Amino acid sequence: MARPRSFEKEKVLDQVMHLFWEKGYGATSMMDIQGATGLKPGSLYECFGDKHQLFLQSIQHYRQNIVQERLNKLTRPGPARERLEEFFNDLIEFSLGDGKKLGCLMSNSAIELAQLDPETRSLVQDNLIEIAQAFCDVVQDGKDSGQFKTTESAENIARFLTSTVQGLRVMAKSSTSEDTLRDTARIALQCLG
Amino acid sequence: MARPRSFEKEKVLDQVMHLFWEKGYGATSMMDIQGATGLKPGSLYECFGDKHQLFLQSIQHYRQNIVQERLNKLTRPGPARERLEEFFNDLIEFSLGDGKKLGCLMSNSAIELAQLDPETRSLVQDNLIEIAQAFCDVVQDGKDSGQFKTTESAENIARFLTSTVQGLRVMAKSSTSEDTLRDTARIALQCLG
DNA sequence: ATTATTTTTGAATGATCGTTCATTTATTGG
DNA sequence: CCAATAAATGAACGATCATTCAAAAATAAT
Repeated sequence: MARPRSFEKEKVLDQVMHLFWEKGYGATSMMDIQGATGLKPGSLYECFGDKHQLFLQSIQHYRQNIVQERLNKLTRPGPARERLEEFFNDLIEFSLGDGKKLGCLMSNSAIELAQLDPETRSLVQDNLIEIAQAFCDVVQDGKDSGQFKTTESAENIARFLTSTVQGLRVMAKSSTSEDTLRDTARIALQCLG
Repeated sequence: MARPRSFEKEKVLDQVMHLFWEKGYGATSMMDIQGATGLKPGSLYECFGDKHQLFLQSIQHYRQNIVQERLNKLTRPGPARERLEEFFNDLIEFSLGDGKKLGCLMSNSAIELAQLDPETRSLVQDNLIEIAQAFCDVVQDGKDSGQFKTTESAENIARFLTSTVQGLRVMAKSSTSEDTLRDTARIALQCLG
């Protein structure tokens, strides 16, 4: 019926997500976004709405892609302890490699915007709950199979591990060495018993 | 020899620090700062330099006052375990009370600016090292007195606890309940053995 | 009181911010 | 081939940003 869109929405969202991931919300200008995507303001506003809406869509895109892929390490088959160890190994490897100094877009957003923007806060909270739930499942699995001897509830262990992930990401942002991060993760997992 | 300054530098620095603490670097404008301090731009620039220099002085003020006072909980006399427990109790109490949703200015700055600004990164790193050193001392104390049974080095435990602090602060920013934070801190301290 | 020195003032600057919109371009249905 | 419709364009907007600076005010030394 009319002229079709000349760009892929998901691809653009991915570019914008990486921009927000690198520089945060405030430091990323619409001009930066125009430069990275090659789109003019009119196209961006017509397709995504204003900057704030574009940001919300970007962090949802992050959840559905980046976070989900990471959580798959936890939910796949195998011994519970190995799944947890691999999860943290992957996290550390990414934090110091490809994702050097990026941190996590969700926790970055929590710190920059959670108290100023209820919509961001809500999405960040949902994300933390989802992570804790994934931890909870694998910890319960390990407890059921007798692999973990801890007397703590799976819920408490899961919340502790969720906090550990956030701590590791902040540490990684501040140029902490790989050894330090690995030792930290190893000690955290001792809570499993 | 001439007209004296009509404001106390440290008092102004304290006001500015709280502003950056609340809203972050990017979201705090010089106009906000003028409003909060009652000073005109000329006075601010003459006394502190530009916004970036003012920010660096603010986070140093934070370290020398806020962080130092918190670390005093660790270095004062008493059983090592009690000192650690009180440190985390105070941290959680503050995170949900007076400092509701503020988080830690140092870790907030780490996330917002560490990869963009080498000077901020350096100050944040120094701060983390200082915290880890304080933890290290009290953990070594507990190990020497036979109170802690862990076979891990005091350095490793200290780094783990430093990461735990960062994790708790991110969680607190995202509206995590007091019970969750307390359980998390309790489980973390089990690493002491 | 006068002069020298420093601070305070507040208007003004140019840059950049997010955003809008009339115009042009491209595609589809008839 | 011709409307009809939606997308792409890019100049332009007002607001706000960090910052500057000449003029005015206030103090200290003489």
